[in-house]
Amino acid sequence: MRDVAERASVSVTTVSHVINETRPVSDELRERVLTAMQELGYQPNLLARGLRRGETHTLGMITPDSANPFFAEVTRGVEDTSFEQGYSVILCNSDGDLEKELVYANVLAEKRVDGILFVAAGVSTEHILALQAQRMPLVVVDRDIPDVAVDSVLTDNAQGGRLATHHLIELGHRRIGCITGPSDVTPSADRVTGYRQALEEGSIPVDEALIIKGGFQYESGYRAARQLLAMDDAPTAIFACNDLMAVGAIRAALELGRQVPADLSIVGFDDVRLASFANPPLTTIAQPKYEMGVVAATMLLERMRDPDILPRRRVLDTSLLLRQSTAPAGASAS
Amino acid sequence: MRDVAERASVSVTTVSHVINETRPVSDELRERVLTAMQELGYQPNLLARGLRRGETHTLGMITPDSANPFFAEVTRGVEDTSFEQGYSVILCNSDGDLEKELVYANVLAEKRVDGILFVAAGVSTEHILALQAQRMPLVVVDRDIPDVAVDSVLTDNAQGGRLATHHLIELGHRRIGCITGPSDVTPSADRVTGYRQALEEGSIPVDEALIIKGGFQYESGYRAARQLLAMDDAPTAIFACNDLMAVGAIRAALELGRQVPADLSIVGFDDVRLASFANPPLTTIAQPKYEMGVVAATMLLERMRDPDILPRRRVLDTSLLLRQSTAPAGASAS
DNA sequence: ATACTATTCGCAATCGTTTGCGCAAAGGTT
DNA sequence: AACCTTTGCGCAAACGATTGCGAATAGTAT
Repeated sequence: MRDVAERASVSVTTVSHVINETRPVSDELRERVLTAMQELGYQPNLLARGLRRGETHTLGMITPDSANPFFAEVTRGVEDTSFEQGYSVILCNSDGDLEKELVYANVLAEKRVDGILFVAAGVSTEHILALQAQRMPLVVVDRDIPDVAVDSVLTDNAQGGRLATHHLIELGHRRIGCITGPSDVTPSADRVTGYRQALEEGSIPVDEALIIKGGFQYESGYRAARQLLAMDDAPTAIFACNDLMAVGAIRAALELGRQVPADLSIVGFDDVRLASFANPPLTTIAQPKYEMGVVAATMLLERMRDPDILPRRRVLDTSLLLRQSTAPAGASAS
Repeated sequence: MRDVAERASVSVTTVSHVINETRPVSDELRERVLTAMQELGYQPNLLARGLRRGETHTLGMITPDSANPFFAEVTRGVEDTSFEQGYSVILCNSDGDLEKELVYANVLAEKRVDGILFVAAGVSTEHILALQAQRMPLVVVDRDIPDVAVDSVLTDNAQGGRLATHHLIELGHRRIGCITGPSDVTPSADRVTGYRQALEEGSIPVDEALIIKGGFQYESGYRAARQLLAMDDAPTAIFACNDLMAVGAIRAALELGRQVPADLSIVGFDDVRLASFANPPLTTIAQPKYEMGVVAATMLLERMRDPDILPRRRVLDTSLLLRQSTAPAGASAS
């Protein structure tokens, strides 16, 4: 910058002002500065600017696993809207490890990012409070942290669970199994809550034996389904709390000689790409993943602009995506 | 930091030196400084440090689409090894847009990242040269940029194409179709090259009519397969240049009443997760995606350490993953 | 007592910007 | 002719760290 100033025979002050258009500069000088910048291939040092201005135009995003299709899509939404607004984002993978999550939170704070998007690994209440204590703008994504006043955006998982189960009930199913996710993350628990609600609304008693804990992995869906189908009065339908487990369940059904959907209806959750290519294509609950990222980033930017607004909580709607893994109960008889 | 110094009754110099352990400090002072840091909850300002030291411990990664499962996995590899070495990474999505790519390259340079991992959107030779002109450490990932001396890591796509095709030939197939990707990115072209080589090695004349251009999307695989199967002497096997198109091809075959693999063998490329859950599970060429990220990041860090070593080129092996979408030719007769 | 070597620490410049303050010239008003 | 605005610019102090250099003290050998 000094070089530019010299070559244009002006002060660095003036150079700075033509760059930022922060005070009037005569046409002549502006011209000289501009060409000098061209000729020298000048690139502003955003570190220095950040140091001085106290802002980096950089956001941090902490997720359990950016390679997970769901988070990958959310991240895409975040990155796109950040870019539009002139921000870049530092990506962090916690692997569900609270320790790692904390390390990252610290690094981001020390790198003076302007805000953090946070997909908590677990019950990360302390981390959040610590961040808030530093007045770090923050929005929590896809997690419901109890007893903390913080901006958050999440999908209505309970609604989704209800939607899925209700769909099965409407098809005439009465014995409906449920394969849950790991219980410590809230989205999973809410889906099961929705399942219970729908059952009650349909006046069907919930049978705890029909609720099996899975781990969001293909294998666990497979195992849980085998377990369900081995029961004396096996369910005629299964609600799996994510698509991967649903596909595993399909596999289990096929191996046990059950046709899907004729003998067994299955609905998943998430609508990952895999779902539409499964065989049969999976009926599932769609979450607005990309939009979730967009909303989260937008919210964070607003929070940064105005740190004193009350924390907001946006919950996004899910929707039932009808494909071919569900059919009316008793369809195999027909 | 000034506060810390004051509270410990020492100079900022000393504080700096106990933080960085960059010169001996008496035990007493060190102790005082350490507790002062604790009490004040001091966080070093990495911006200032970066400005002074001329390094940010931040890397940039430019990819066409981080939500694409392939790039997502590579990115994961990058992020993990960066984290291990104390670096964070800024994620950029070019969407295959050269314009956007350039903008990002500039932003990263201005933010003074220590190096860039670059999955080029197309023929981005100029961008690369520009970056090199600024002496920005750089490694090109999954792309073969002709006529440019630059570090790069890529998988042996030609080998993969050969592997796939050779496998089909060994099963007795003679008429083997090929569904290509968009021709402007090198990985795609190389896979087709491998296909041709294998054919030649097997003394099978290549029939240009059997080579159909696709776009790496499900739909394009579907369409290409329909086209191939509608031919008078339709192929008995298809090599699709990625898994998504392969799954589309399976779909097309099924719709036309061809059994897979009995009537038609199909092999894909990439080994995305989807491949193992397809029906039938897809035989495919696996790329070491995660490892690619690891190697790329490692290479970049080495380059940063020593800017004057000769550019290196690491090519990673692919491997044939046998699943159930291929069978001996004429299997349907048996 | 002198001189020399270690050891421990602080001063102040520096990295590349932004920005409050003030000065000078030009133009307008009475 | 004196005064006031406006316009256009530069000086120098920050921002928060690192680091070359030198000063002070203590210890040791002469």
